Amino acid sequence: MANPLVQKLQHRDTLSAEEQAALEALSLDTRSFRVGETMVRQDEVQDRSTLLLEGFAARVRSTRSGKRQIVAVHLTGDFVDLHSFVLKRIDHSIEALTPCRIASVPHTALTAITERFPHLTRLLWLSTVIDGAVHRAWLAAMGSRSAAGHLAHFICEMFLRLQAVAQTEGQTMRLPFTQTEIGEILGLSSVHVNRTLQNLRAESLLRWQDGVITILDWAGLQRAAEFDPVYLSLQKEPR
Amino acid sequence: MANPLVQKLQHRDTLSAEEQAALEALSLDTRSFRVGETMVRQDEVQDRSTLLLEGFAARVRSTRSGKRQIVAVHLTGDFVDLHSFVLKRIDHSIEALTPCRIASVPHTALTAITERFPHLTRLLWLSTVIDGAVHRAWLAAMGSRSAAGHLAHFICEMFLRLQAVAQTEGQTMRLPFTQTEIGEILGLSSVHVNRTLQNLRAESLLRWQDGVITILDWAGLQRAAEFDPVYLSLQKEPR
DNA sequence: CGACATCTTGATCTGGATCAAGCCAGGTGG
DNA sequence: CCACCTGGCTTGATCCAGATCAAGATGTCG
Repeated sequence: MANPLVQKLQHRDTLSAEEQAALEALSLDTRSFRVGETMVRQDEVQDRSTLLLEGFAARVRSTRSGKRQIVAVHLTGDFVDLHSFVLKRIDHSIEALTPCRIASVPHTALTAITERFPHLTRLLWLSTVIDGAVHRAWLAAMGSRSAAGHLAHFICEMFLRLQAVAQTEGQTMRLPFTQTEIGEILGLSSVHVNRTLQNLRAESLLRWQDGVITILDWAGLQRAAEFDPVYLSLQKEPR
Repeated sequence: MANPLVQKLQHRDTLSAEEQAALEALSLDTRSFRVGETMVRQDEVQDRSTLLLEGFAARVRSTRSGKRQIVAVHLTGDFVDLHSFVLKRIDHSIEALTPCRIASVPHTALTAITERFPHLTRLLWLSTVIDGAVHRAWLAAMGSRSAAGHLAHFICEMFLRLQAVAQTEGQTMRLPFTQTEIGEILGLSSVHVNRTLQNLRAESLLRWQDGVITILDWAGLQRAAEFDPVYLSLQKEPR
């Protein structure tokens, strides 16, 4: 099976054979996590980064007062904490939302890439920058949209991101999150997530059963979300 | 006068003489903008990035429905849209909140740096990654704090960031934003910003007059904000 | 079978939005 | 020099989206 990171980067620019080989060589040391397990702990200094090969993971910021905010959701092919390569100390923890398989990549290997493959370095840099673009889209959605718009926006985003790694089938995707988790993503209570979801269902925009979402009306959902996919950078450009 | 970008990066790691020279060479083509002017326009393909030499700038995402959300605030020394170097197409516009002086850096010059200075490349990468960390702190503040906590958090952040480029005096800083702009940053109405501000004043946490803020009780403000500065990475580490 | 998590529904409360006015300072033009 | 206008700040009144509290319903797993 093709390395999902290679697959993902190929959406954004063309990789040479040597660059692909260099990436493949990163994914040797694999590990697994169960649901709810913490993969990386907040505020600790890191010397490795986590490449998600399978499953869903979340980046969670928790305050002393116990409030949890999910600041990012990651899926197959995402280099979840590539930013820790330059950041060293990380401002959130990473938790498995579903069973996860990862490759653990030592920062020394990444440093070696930056010394030998400038173009590949720019593409890895790009991944962290796209994470930032997603953060901004979330900020805009959280700051200026209604609960329904915000939820719709999240669903649109997840659909396109899953599609890019071939994890959708037609208009259907598996999104096995609890409504409490959705609440932690959107900054809403789980009760309100439930009711908002029912509204979207009532407007025949989507079906959501047992963690499987079917989008019934993409145009309508996109309109409700004011969703504009440019920020996901799903286009090839020379970088 | 020292290049403010050099000054800023020196907070995070040590720069060699050649690296400093390479950065100085970037800041040749300078321009000025007046209050309210758009420096970079949403969705256009970029071939230059903007280094802010003086003034305050905001990254603004606007939806078709006219709602504005400020997703980042930048100050002296910030490489405002360095991310456009790898992203090419940018998901927000950049506007001058005060009169601004900038250096406009062609992406070709940055590509040259990535080919010749791997360590400096990692430090530039770091700047974009810190932007992401700030986005996450904002997400957490917006999603899980009250208006007062969120506002206090923003003030704490701005204070430390301004301090890092020597733009504070004792407990005082110039933050010449209107309450409407603060509202666009926090996702609140300007009316509510006004009232929230009065609460912070009433609790003797700060003074705010004519765009000059004096922090009267840093510990109290930090507590109200649940502010933890790690995410700003104001420490030297080998990167 | 019981225990626990998740989803659902109802009732009530509240933080912040919205609408509307008045106030003040600075800038402009006659 | 004054009249006016504009943009920002402030205050009051009312409204509503979403929080919180509470309790069932459903499902799953040991």
